[in-house]
Amino acid sequence: MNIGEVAARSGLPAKTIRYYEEIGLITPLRDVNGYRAFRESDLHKLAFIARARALGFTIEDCRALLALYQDEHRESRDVKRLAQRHLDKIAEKIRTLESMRETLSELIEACAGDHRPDCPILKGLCEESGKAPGKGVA
Amino acid sequence: MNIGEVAARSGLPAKTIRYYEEIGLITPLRDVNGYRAFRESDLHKLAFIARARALGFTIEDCRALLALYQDEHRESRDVKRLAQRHLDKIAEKIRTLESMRETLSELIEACAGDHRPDCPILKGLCEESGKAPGKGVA
DNA sequence: CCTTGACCTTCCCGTAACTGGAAGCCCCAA
DNA sequence: TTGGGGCTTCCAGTTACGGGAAGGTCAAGG
Repeated sequence: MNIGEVAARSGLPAKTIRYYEEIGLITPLRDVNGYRAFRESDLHKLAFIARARALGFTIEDCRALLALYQDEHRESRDVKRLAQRHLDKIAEKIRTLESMRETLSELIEACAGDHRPDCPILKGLCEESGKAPGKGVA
Repeated sequence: MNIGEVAARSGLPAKTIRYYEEIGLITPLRDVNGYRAFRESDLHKLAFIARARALGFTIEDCRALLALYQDEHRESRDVKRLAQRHLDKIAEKIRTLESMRETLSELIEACAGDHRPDCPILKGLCEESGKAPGKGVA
């Protein structure tokens, strides 16, 4: 399988697949002409990674998950811990974003949004100090 | 005012303030010794930016907001539009994250999390294809 | 007067996870 | 043989900074 087919079948851009090889997530073989020669197992791994990424796991998480996945003697406890930590981070991001949404929608609601220069949003950015949503969502 | 004081009073790290100067958000004067000499107006701008950042606005949004803020003839409509677009993005990120949270917590719930290798989380990453939360939260 | 330590300066590298683009092979079909 | 698409590598850029090195400056203490 060449990279184009793998890209089509995994849903990942070829660029991304090359990147995953570069950082050692996969190790496709090579044809004599230098083209990457993907096995079914490579495709399978890529699909695994794609789904993990879609759940928001970082690349390093994916690497760990992949290692666990391939380890016959893994303990599901380790997988669960990793996933739980990730879930916690997601929950915190949601909280941060909801705090932003709250503040922002109040400001927007208060703004006439017409041709006049008077604007509660800008005023809010000037004076407000009550709400501190934290460090952003990264 | 030197950068240390401005950092203390604005809550922004000195590094960040230098960065904001580098990208042209502020333009502090310079003392003869080469130290940045901040005016009250610089501090004010930095505080403005800090609050906008805390609401999740990008640096470029901040630049635009600052320009609107300093424009006597702005129309609040323009501010509101910018804020509304940002709010929409936030709402979408929240949706994405909630979808991830949902899927992830189902998988976690189903996982025994003990010493055995059997793990629904890994299985989910292998097979699942029903839920596609989109492009991540970026 | 000299030293010490806290500031300040610039400069460069690293982050996460790619994406875009350039320059150049390779392969197949007309 | 020529054209077009696919493949290769390498380099640069993205966002918003943070870390750290090398070195100038300033005020206080001995």
